[in-house]
Amino acid sequence: MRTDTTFKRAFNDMIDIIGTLDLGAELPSENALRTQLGVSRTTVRKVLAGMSARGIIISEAHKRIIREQPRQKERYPKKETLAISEQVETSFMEWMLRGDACPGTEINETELARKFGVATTIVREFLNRFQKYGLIEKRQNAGWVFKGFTASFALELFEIREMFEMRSARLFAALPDGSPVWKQIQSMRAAHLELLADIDARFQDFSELDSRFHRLITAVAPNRFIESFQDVITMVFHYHYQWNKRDERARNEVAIREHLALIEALESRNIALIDRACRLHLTSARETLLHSIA
Amino acid sequence: MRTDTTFKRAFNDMIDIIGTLDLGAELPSENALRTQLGVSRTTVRKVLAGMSARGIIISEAHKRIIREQPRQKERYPKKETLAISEQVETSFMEWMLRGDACPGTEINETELARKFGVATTIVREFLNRFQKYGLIEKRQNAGWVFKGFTASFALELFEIREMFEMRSARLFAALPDGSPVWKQIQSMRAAHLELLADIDARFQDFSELDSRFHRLITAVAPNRFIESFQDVITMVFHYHYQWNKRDERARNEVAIREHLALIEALESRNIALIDRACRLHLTSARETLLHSIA
DNA sequence: CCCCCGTTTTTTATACATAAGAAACATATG
DNA sequence: CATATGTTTCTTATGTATAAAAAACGGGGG
Repeated sequence: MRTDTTFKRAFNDMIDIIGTLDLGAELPSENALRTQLGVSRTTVRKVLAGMSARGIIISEAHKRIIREQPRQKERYPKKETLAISEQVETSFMEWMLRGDACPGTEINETELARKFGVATTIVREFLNRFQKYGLIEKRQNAGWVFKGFTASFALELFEIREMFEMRSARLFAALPDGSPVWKQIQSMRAAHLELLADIDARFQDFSELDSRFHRLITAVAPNRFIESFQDVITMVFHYHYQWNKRDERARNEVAIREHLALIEALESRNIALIDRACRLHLTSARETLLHSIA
Repeated sequence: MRTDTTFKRAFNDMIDIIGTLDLGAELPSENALRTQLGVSRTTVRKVLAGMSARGIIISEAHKRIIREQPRQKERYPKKETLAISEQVETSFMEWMLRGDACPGTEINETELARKFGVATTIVREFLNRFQKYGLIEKRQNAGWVFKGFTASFALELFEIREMFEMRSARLFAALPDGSPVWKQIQSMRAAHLELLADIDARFQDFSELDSRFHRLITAVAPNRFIESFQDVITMVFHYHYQWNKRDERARNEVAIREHLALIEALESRNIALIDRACRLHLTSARETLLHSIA
């Protein structure tokens, strides 16, 4: 009853690998492919069997030769490469952010399972994991309550975020000159400037850069609880702004400039400057989020 | 297949309720009992049926009379009143803290289920919830890795704890004189003094008082993420010290005195004093934990 | 002896089944 | 008609089943 999404994803990835090779070339060993694809050898063999069956490769004794380049239409559609649990996450977020749920709504496992067309087990597992985001709460022997994507959620989120980011930024600035992070922060600045130069076309790339930037700063003094909190932030921004595109370009441009200011402050090693730049950025991010919730 | 632990717990609680009433007295209505017992009316009726069957009460038309006081041995044993998921939690903690697991150990759902004598579903659900404590990590399509109850875990835990508690203590001190919390903190002080006076006999009561004290301070400015983190702390102390009783009395006495110092600092409203008392307490708690891990 | 591939065993992801418990509905009684 | 009990329906907690994926095992060739 398990779905074969791992296989399908690996199959698609294999198409890309073959694309980099010439006709008639020999494929790497199963073990090598296993590492490249990040799956077990069992799955590699299944993929290879599939490729053989389609005439893309020929399996000779102990080697596999590329016979023809796979067509793009052989790819499995994206949706079939997502585990059921991942699909449930998307469905749930959509349900939540589309506004089908207002604060206080009771969440019914059975009903969600029916609505999403999956087994209750999966919904249950998802809700248990999702609990850490602070948007739902469980009641003993009964269902869950949706607490709402509200202003107070945003405020509490940002209170913690501010504590964590200020802490990381200070530790960051205290690193010795020789540390490799100063190189990394410079390339980070370059990436920001590049994006800014082409902001009209590429403003949607910011979200990923944002996440990378904050993770770089946090990574200098790892703390599992802070990292876990970053997941919350990532989730919020990823999904929330996926359903709320208003002013996206302008919003991102402002954030990029704030990042640049923070980078400069970090390089100055001046605590007061850093605090100010950091707080400024977070305040503006918070206001933007609050604005979009209201 | 669901266990009837809810019923058994309610049954035991009902024995206590009947204990407060006289022979021949009439029991409260089903709805009233429902509220008192904190279960559904369905369960109340099942309990009443059980009491009838044992001759403890007599059900006449629309009323139930106490016929004889239930004997203590009618109680269900404690273990049967714990949901399977709760039992799994205990089993897992024991497995972990007894030292059967060293850092890096791979956790196998099937094996744990066999070892604990429960369904894999339950183990899976437990691990998913337990993830938030930062002690285990999931790997895609494979099992879990136990990261170890290590010194770095303790350090990371206390880094966050310090941020959160200092924040709450400062906000606490900023409350106006008229606020009811000042009354509450006074009775908190009284509770501490009482415990201290009888420390040799009651040192084990500290754990619960500790939790209540920290929650009182945190509660003045609620933040769901901080509250959720408190669960981590509670779990750590609850289970860890359950398996590590060394110096418990002395440890708790020191902590009580530190709490009293913090209470005094709070009442002084002097930020510098508060910071110092708070940090002192946390440092000592951290050292104690580190010491007991090594 | 180490890597490669074929085969077998074990584990995970997901579906489904069912008793216990909660909630909703219906009826009776003061 | 409001509140209490009797009855029915729906939901959750927990167990079992199974295909997919991972891991372990084993023989053969360089």
